Amino acid sequence: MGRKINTMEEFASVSGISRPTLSKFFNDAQSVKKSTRLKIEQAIEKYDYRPNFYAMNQNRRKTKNIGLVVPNLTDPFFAGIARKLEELIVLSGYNPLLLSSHGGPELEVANLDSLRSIKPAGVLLAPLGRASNVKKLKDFSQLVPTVLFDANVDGVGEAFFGSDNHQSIGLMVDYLARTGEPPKFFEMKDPINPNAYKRRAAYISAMEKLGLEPELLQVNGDGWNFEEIGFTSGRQIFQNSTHRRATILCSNDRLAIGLMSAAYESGLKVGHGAEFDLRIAGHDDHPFSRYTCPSLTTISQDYDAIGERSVSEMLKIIDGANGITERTEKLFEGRLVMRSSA
Amino acid sequence: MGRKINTMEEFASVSGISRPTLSKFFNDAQSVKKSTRLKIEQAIEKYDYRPNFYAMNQNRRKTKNIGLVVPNLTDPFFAGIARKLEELIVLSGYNPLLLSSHGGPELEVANLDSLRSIKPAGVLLAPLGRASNVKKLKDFSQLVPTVLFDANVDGVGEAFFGSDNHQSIGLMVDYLARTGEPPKFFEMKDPINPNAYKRRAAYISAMEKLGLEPELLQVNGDGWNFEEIGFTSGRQIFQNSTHRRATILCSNDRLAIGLMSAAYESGLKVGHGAEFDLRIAGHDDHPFSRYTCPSLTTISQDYDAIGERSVSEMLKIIDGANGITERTEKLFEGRLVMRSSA
DNA sequence: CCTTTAGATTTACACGCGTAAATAAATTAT
DNA sequence: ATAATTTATTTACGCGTGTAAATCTAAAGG
Repeated sequence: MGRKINTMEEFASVSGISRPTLSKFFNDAQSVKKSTRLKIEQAIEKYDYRPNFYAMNQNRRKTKNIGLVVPNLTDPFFAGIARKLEELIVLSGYNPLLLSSHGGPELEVANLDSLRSIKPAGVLLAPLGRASNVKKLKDFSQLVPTVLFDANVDGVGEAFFGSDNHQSIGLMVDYLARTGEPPKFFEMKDPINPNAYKRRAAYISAMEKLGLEPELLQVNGDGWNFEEIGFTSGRQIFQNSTHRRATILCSNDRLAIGLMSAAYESGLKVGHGAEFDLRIAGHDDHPFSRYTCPSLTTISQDYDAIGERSVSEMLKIIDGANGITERTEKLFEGRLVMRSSA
Repeated sequence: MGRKINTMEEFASVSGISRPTLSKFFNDAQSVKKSTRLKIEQAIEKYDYRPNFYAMNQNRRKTKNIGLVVPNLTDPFFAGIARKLEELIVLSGYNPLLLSSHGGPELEVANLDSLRSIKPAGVLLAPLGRASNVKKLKDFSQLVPTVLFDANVDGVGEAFFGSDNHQSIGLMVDYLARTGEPPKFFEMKDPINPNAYKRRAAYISAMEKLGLEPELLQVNGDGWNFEEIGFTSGRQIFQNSTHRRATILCSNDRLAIGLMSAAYESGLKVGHGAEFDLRIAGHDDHPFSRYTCPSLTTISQDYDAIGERSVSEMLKIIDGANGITERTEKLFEGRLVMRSSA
């Protein structure tokens, strides 16, 4: 086995491959002939060599790092997406760098800042939305290729992929109206997420299309602790008996989870059918929505599609002989998940 | 404002500070005199300079990076801990690098591998536990300072900080036995998490201490989808009516969440008091356990203490003039959180 | 005031790899 | 087989910083 190989120079001499060729290989394994590739791979196996990460990236025109910024990793929804994206990035031969903004715009900016110093090939960003420091985001996206997902911010990044809230909320309203009381819409008065505004608008338009009167249940509260907000304001709402026998569509599953908890405490039975007091539905198909009591009827976002499209677009931009292209935007349709709560 | 400053050399000439001094400053701001520190900080502000990350780390004996590896970021419990630790690491002047093993031992090894190439000052590792490739972990921990948290693996790392399962489960068993039917213990037959074994043993010993007969409800299933396992095996259990009017202590909250969902579907009312069919308790104070229906009685681990201690021990090791010290282990006590389910 | 000393500067080299240009070797096409 | 083409090698320099040693400067102490 011999001594430990520490530099590419040493590795070149023991493997019998010249250093520049090795350098090419480590930048892109496909760029060398198959026979030499195999020889190199065997030598790597044998000597357990890997190039110095820092020296390697110092003079590269483009690193192989892709930043991945989500608004809040504590939210299992984003954790799931992040996982999916990480997987796709690794499969493409890049290495992901996961950062969470923990709900704070300062941290979002700080994350982009620390990413800048890492000179990433590109960044996949799910922005905080309304809370975001738009100017800083825009500045950043001019310096490094940026693709937005989940939430859109006008003029930031070269592409956006997200869910078609209009379609999905329309679908849900339609379903709820066909199967019982038409839904009221439960949301925060000043939501942080731009999707929330789209969903509100989609709800109103869907109701009007059906000739029904929209009714918004707007509650106070800020921050990202949606369950708590749903719970506390739900308790207040349910003291008022006018909302019994109602159908409530929540702007997202986390609000719905809090609301269901409040309904339970208020002695209201949630579910669809004659023997229940209340129907509650959500949006996002949160990992836990399957296990609420009762299980939550919701909308599943097509995050496989969003993830794949985001990453493939990113790679296209990185390889980019494209020059100045239009900012692409695409919305993917959601799927109705009928469970017990509505 | 002038042109953009790109190198430390340029920054040295415009700031009037010599390059070696700047280098010292960027390595440790406290290592230069206060007056020069202020001058440098003003210049940084003015010229928006920051050193090249890669060039900077290439020749440093120790980088300022600390790896942070958790078994599964999709689990909000670990997401929360990771967040806490990230915060502490940043506060200490280091930058965290968060990696998730997504429940897989291969990925755990891969994570450590990619950390190795980054030459971190240290690594905080919550190992998968039984599934872990112990040899690789041990090899790794010999190369880079490693502190374990959450789950212990014999002989790996220079310290371990976790929860005192014996104490916490004892506390819970005591509480449950005093207030109703003595608890049965619900768990996976072959759990992946080493804590699960400790909790099982703790349950048995706590029951025996009270002169009660331990009863284990061991269910099949593997992987990390605890809610699903709790749910499907819960359904089977509740078809059998012998478990009605029982008290069930779950090995962790996620199993409990699944189990409560199964109880709900089976028409069993969970809660403490005469009018309820079943009591269910968990362990961990999972972020969602507050919002289950009914809210879940559980044990809250002292993760503030665990986090702070893990990071401070890490820093001590990094600064380390310590030489060969004993492997430190410390368990922190859990707190009983009495809610509605038991 | 001089001495001591912590801290800054000057100088110079090292780090491990990227990359370019010229050349040589291997492969493929004719 | 020879020419054309692709791929690898040789050589050499550059990247932006860390760091060591010697020297100089300024603050602190008496």
